Amino acid sequence: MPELPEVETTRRGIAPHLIGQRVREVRVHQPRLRWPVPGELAERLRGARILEVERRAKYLLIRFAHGSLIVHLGMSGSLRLSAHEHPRGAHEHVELLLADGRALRLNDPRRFGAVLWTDGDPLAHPLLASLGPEPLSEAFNAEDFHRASRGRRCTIKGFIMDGRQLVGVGNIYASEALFHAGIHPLRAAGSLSRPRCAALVEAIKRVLQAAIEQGGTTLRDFTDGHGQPGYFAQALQVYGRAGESCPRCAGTIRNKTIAQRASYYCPRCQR
DNA sequence: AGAGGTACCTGGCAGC
DNA sequence: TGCTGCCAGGTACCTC
Repeated sequence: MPELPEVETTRRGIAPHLIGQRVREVRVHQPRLRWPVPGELAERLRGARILEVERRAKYLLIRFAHGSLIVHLGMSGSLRLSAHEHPRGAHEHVELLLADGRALRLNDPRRFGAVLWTDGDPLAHPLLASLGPEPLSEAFNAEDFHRASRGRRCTIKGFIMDGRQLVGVGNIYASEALFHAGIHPLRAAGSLSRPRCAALVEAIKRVLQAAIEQGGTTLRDFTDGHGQPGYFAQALQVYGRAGESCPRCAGTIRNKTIAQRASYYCPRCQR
């Protein structure tokens, strides 16, 4: 489900309500997520104060003085703040009960998400340590992107979804960014000229930024930290629109599976 | 090193 | 109504 805009939307929604709060209790109802939820979380967090809620790639980092929670939403996860006494849903596997009477709950039907603990710097955690630059930072730029793609024969769609190159671009925004840049998803990454790399870098930044401003994309079940859907779905140009006419030319949008993932593009204006 | 496939899980939906 | 098969926003890990 969530790509960078959805995770950032979640972060912005919950951070103001979490920062400075103390954790009263942790309840783990289903520890079997992507990796087991650490059994000692409850003891570690009881009474601890949340200092900051940050995001790196699609991971949320909830910082405490003595360590950090690392949360990933996987394909179907969402975090939501609600009252303690609000009934817990069937897929709300982990909850942090806060001192102010609210609960932060992780809902994740498919359980591809993760809740991990690290005593040290979460950015140095093995899952995060070798990730590429944040797409909305200056560390993600045309010059470096062009250099990194030289000699690469994988598809450009696979390349921009590879977290070692840049983070945060998932299946929806990959199709959208390639459409905006006029680049065919099957093109070899190493075959893009420097100006086209620059156009793609700009398209990725624009699409992600616009999606954040709309609160993310809700296709089926994404909601922000307060249970509200995102509104970027209506701004999608190609994703999920196979058979419709291209917004830019007279072509028809196609759906083709690339690397086991549905890909949408206009074969006429994406080259 | 890089490319490609598999696996993890549940729910919703189309088609019969 | 109920069954089957397919699809889904991610990514670590395996083999070649």
